[in-house]
Amino acid sequence: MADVAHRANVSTMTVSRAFKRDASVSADTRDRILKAAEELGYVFDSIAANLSSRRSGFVAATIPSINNANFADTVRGMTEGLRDSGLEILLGFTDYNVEEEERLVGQLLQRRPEAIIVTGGRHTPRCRKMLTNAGVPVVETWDLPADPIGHVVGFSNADAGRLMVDHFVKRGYLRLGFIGGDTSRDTRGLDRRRGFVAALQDRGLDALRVIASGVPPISMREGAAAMIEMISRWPDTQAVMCVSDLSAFGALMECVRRGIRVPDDVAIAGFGAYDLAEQSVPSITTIDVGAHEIGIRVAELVLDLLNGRRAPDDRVVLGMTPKVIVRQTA
Amino acid sequence: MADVAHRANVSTMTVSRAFKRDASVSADTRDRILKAAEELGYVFDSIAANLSSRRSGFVAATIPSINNANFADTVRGMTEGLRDSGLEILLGFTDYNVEEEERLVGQLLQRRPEAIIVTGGRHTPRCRKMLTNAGVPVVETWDLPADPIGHVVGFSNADAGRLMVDHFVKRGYLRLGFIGGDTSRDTRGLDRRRGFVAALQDRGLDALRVIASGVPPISMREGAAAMIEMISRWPDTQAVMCVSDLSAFGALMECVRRGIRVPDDVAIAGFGAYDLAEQSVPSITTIDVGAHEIGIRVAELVLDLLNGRRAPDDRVVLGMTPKVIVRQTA
DNA sequence: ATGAAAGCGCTAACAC
DNA sequence: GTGTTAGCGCTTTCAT
Repeated sequence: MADVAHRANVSTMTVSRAFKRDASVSADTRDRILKAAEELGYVFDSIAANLSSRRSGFVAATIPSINNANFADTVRGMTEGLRDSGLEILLGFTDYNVEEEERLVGQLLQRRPEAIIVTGGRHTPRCRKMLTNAGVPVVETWDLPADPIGHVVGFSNADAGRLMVDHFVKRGYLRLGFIGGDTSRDTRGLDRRRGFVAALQDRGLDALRVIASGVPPISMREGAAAMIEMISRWPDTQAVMCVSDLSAFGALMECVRRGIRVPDDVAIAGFGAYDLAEQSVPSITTIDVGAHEIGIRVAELVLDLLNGRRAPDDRVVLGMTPKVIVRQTA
Repeated sequence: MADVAHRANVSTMTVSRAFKRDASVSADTRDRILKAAEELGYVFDSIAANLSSRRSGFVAATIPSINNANFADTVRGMTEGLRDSGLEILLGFTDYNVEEEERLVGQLLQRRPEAIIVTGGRHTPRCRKMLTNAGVPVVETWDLPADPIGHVVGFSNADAGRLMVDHFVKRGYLRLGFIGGDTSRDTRGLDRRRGFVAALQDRGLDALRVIASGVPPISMREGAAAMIEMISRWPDTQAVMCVSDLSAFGALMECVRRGIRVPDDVAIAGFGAYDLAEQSVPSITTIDVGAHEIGIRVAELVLDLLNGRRAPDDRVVLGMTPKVIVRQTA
């Protein structure tokens, strides 16, 4: 920067200003500086700028997996919402694992993000503490935690499970099953199952048809295997909710392979409103949680908080409403 | 850090060492320091460490889109490969747009990555220049550029297109079509089309059945629409390659909806070896390019380069071989 | 194994 | 609109 300043006959401070958007530098001087920088092959050093200004210029976000269209949609929403703010997103993947999340959050906070966004409302005690003391806005998403750390933009996964029971019952299905993963890693998937089972019990329906198999996130293949197990253990099952559209698609394809008619012999529903569920033949009944909109709302919230348009101490809990999208499989 | 040092009765330098892995600090002193840090709620500041040590601790990577299972697999491979190196991945999305890539690369380089990985081998002149002058290892992936900037871990997209023509012809299909996007944004998809068309011409086959519709990456829905166009314009088409498994699935589902038998009436193939192609009924013939392995190899290469196990000036061009996975649709 | 001194390359704060 | 001064919070380097 000193070299550029010298070549343009100004001080480093003026060079610094010339590289900012709205700084007060005359057009003439700025042009001279940018030309000098170009000639010297100068590349601005954000790290030094960050240290000096005590602003890192990024927002940290953790998502369970990069390979999931739902979280990808949320990240896309955040990216769009933050586009013109000068903030970048520093992304980390927890692999559906709260211990990994703890490690990741520790790492991310060392990079001094201006806000931190986490997927889910359950964390290790140490992780909670780190987030609480982070000194920057914290947003939990994809959940509606009972005791939020900071702000929330999410929905109730249990309600999503209940909602599908309502839909099934309305259609006259009474012997209902649920397919999901077999560990406690995917806490949101677990919440959907809990809501599903609770709704069954509330209505006095059997709540035994639950297949837990495979490490979350369960895939198409595991959905197919679970469907086989479901219909062999409980051949009278009328409708099955799967923890995601991917497993629902796997279950559906298994039925197609075996000549089991969907929904005539058994109805199937998924979760997440993936493109796949819409394009599949038959199309898959699912639940839309507004993944993309979550991202947009999170970005808005973060910007409002950072720009002081919203006071840091007014806790925002933005609850979205999951909606059943009725299609052919149920 | 000074506060921690004071509380632990050491100098800041010793605190600094205590926070590194392999630094020479006595176990006793280290414990005392970590305890003091914990009590004070001290969080190490990576930004300052980065500035001082002139090492940012991350590798920058650009991918066209976060919502794509293929690139997600590559990123997963890189993440796994870099896990124990202390390097993090700073991810940017180009939206299949070389202008956006140029902007993004400019941003990323200001954060002083220790290496930069870009998807694809075509860039704006300015972008090429930035990468060339970056002073850190550059790896181009998912392509086999004629004139690489630095290192390459990829494959020939044109060969992938040719490969599918070979397969179609071997199966006796001679009236062949291609479905892809309608702009030049997805240069890799375009290369696959070029390879496909060139292979047709080499064999003296008609090369007119090409549908270009929709902004890349084309979706399931656009694949379906393109399939309708294909069979209405050229009803005698025997086999169609789609630019990706997603559009192939859309095309396939459209055929199912219309009672067109696949592959008896028309054969379909995709690209990318998505899970979807395997689980779909009928299962989709596709091309596997080893997306996950690309990520692993890139990570290995970057680590070798940064650790000096490989000289910076020996240009690595690692060509992977796309393979046809024969399934039911073709 | 530990410490002292001197920066890393920028920007805040204030001056003019 | 531009310049001067004094750091930001670490690590490098060289001692001991």
